[in-house]
Order: sequence, then structure tokens, then C-alpha cells
Amino acid sequence: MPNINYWLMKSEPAAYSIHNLQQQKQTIWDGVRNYQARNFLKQMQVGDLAFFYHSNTQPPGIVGLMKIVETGIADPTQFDPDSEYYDPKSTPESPRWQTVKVEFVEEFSQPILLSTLKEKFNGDELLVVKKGNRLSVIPVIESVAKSILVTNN
DNA sequence: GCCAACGTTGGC
DNA sequence: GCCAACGTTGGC
Repeated sequence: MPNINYWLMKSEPAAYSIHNLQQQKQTIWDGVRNYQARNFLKQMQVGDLAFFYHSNTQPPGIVGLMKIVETGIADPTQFDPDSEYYDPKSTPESPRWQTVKVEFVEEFSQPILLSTLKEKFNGDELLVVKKGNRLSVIPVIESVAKSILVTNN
């Protein structure tokens, strides 16, 4: 059994929600323009699991689970002049922004709200509960991931 | 709308 | 390479 890593990936549901993913089944997670978040995307491996986090919504929280199905994808929006994520300094020969393809696994019957996460975990356990953490992609340690999964079964 | 916590930019 | 100014994120 290869090691499975767990991640948390944020999206504003107004831009892209868990239901959009449920309908599409798979999507390329594009638009990440933060180097630290990108480095986490680079570390992901096929088979890893990621929590889908709805941000900038009422209430914010983890709403479901997805699986990494492809890695090392050059984010196509960086080459698209019409995209808000267009990066004129990036070239197809050496793409600056790479990402992954994710697949819908499940929507949680009950979202795990940020307020609940704050009660159960501290900032070291789950970076998203640390005040001021705005990274769109962060790692989740195994014990925390297991605990979240158990909560929803 | 507020504001804390960043990240980025650019002058030096 | 420093750091002030500025912009953005995102919970509240």
C-alpha cells in the first residue's frame, strides 16, 4: 500500500462548488496563483484524498471529499489571455503554474463547519483553523483527516 | 464594511 | 537585499 496523503483545497462556491464537481465528476483545479499553494499541488500524488472546503460563504466549512486522479498538469488558464488567471510571464516550455485533476468522491451529509473545526483542532493540526491562513491548498495530517472522515460516517 | 494576516512590488 | 506601501484573502 503506497502512502496516502490528505489535503484541503478551498474554493468559493460562487466560483466553483462541490455540486459543480459532482456534476462534472472530474475537473482540473486551476487558478491557484500562490507559490506555496502550488508547491503543495506539486507534492500531490495520484490516489491522495482532498477535502473540499467552501470559503467566502455562510457558513464556511468542509463539504465533501475528492481524489487526486492526475498530477503534473500545466494550468491551462495561465496561457489564456482572456482568463483572469492569465500569466504573460509563463510559457508552455516552462509553465510556472502546475496543478492536478481531481475526482468527486462524496458530498458530506453534513458539512463540517469552520466553527466546529476550531473547536476540535488547533492551528498546528489543521492550518485552516489558524487565524489568517489564506492558503488555498494545504496539507492535512493523517490523524486529523481520519477524524474528519469518521465524523461523517 | 472591517481588519488581520499575509504576499507582492518597487525604490533604494 | 531591505522594507514600506499596497493589494488580496476571507472570517466575522
